[in-house]
Amino acid sequence: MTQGLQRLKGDAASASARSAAWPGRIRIGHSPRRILQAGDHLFQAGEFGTESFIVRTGHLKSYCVHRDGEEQILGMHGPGDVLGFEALIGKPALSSVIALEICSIEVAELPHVALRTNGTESLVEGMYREIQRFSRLLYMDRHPAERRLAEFLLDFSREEQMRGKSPVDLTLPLNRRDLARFLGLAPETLSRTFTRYQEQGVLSVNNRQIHILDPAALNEAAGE
Amino acid sequence: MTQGLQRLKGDAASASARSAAWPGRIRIGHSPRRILQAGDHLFQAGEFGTESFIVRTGHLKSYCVHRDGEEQILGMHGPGDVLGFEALIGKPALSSVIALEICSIEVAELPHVALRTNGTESLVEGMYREIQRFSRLLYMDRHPAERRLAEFLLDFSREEQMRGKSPVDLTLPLNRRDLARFLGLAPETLSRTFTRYQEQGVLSVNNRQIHILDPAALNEAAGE
DNA sequence: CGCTGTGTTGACGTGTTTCAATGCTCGTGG
DNA sequence: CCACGAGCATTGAAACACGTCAACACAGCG
Repeated sequence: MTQGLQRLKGDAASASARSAAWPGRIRIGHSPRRILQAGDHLFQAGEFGTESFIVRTGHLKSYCVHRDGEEQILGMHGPGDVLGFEALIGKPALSSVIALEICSIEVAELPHVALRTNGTESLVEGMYREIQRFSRLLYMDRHPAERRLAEFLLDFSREEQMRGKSPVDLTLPLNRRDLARFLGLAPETLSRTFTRYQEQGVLSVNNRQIHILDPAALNEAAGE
Repeated sequence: MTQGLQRLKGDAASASARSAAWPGRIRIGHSPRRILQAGDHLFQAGEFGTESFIVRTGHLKSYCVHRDGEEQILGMHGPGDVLGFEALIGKPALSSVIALEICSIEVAELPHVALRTNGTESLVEGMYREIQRFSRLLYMDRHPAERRLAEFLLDFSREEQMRGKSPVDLTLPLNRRDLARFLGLAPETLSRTFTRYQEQGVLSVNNRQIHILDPAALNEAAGE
């Protein structure tokens, strides 16, 4: 989601519909759904999944833990995002995905044959966007904290707007620690950056409630 | 975005016409090749390509320049690597790719139909690896310089070994400036890191000629 | 020979991390 | 209803790594 929007055209979703019996399944229309509570995993890194997913409501984060135990936040995902394309090519998941709040997830149990159908377009496009997203993350990572935060907030703002929400009145799905890890900062640095923006009248910050008071200044800080 | 889809359909149509005689696989041996001199571009970011490529000999680098003019090195590519998968989905290339030395490139003028064939696997797998690679880059970017260099050298060493070359006697395809940019460091910092390793007897450095004297120490520095 | 590009080395400033302490929020149980 | 504790967020001070600026070394090459 954040600078990610791996959004589908809906073809892939409808391509599924052959459902296995598993607990918690809910059928709306023809697509099976899964409800996740905050803290539930959609899948874990290394797992060989058989299904891909589309987020319907709620937010999730993807992350992976490295040999040294460090946890890396790779992305936030909201309504419309596609997750778990690795299942389509029989590869282990590259990251773990966990719900940050109550989520409704549409299951796209794509048969391997999906590779030969229209569903592919979405698959390859989804991967394309993922690469785009990482490239952007990499770019962000090489800028000072103020800019990183500015870019993140603007991205998030844009996405919220596209989802019909307010672009200036944000509720972050991540807590400080996770957001810091996502941006590649120490939590303290992130906190200081928030307060600096607040002192400058650019933001109004209250825990995860962020108001963008001066979008122009944010754009400026993000390098246009 | 809509343009992309339209284009995709167009490609599919024209492709299926000429692909009657083309059985899905990417054929090795019969495929057209392209020779690149050092400094030649294979393609540029933003271009809508119609072909994908496989490196046969030589090394290339992929990079992109951002709005602010900063150049970001995204990767090095050697024999066996697949490039330009964006062409398959009618998307603009995400990065520019330029030859670092004389290269022989196999052209895989993939019809859109290739998506339905075995040939796809290598390309989707290539994208999968690309995501994996970026994920790793991101991870590297958040570690101190010594560790970044250690990880890079070990990665490169492994790749050279897989290609049948010596794993301890390396010739870097990148100059200092590019390598620094690849690792997200200032050239000076990279240089200092090299000399520090040299003083410790871990490496023997002579411009782009690197000898790994103490692999264990490098592994240690890379966090195992 | 002097030029230009590239790599190295030193001194310095600064943004970020780290460590430690304090405040805040919220859920739990008395 | 309030008190308490646990986790989260903030703040401050000090150490550090890295980037920047500048000078210099060394190569290839006109």
